[in-house]
Amino acid sequence: MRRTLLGIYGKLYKKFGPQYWWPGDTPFEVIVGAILTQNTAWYNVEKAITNLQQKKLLSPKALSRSTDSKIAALIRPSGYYNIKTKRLRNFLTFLNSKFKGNLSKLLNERTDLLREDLLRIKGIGPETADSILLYAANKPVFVIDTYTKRILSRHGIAPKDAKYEKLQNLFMSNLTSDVKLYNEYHALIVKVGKEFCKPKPKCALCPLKNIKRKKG
DNA sequence: GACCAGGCACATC
DNA sequence: GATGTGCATGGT
Repeated sequence: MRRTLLGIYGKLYKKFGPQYWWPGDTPFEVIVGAILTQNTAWYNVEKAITNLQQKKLLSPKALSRSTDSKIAALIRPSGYYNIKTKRLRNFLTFLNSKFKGNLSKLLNERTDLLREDLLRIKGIGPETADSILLYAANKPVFVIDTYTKRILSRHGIAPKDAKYEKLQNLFMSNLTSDVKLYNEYHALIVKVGKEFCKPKPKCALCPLKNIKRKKG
């Protein structure tokens, strides 16, 4: 399995090169982006982030002081704007109550404790939590998303109904615990997913077209 | 116009 | 534990 997973990574990296993720300037921007991109195309998230930036709301303090209706209006392009406003608020409320708004303190928590904290926030599930862990806190945690599940099942590496934690464990138990590797690997999966592994696959030119499960 | 996008919570069985 | 549904904009 280790060989298979490294093989996939090698093919993707050779084809696409480094992705320079996360596409956000600060840890807080990464967190906001992680929440806004839930089931949403990134180009729509970018519009929302730009709106927040222009209003100088991309800091925990500034966003905490803003109102729900104002935030909702600004993040509107990213879709689900009412529920995402609540989710941002839930995160800020947690940050302010447990860490007095000090984001570094939160992100410097021990990895397992930080993950538990994030998962307790309503609106932050496993993928969002792990994206924050990896891309905002630089913790060696592998992120699983729709594309990861789809690619693994289509190549016979995992069943299509495999659980999140199961797939995450597949990567983390077979690859060395390395922030840089996990960062690049997930970004490359999203890249190949967007281009080739949509619900209607375009396998002809996909760099993974010859990848099959191998024993060992 | 249909389909899709870097999920999640909640209801129901 | 599995399955279904609401949430919503904007690009292809």
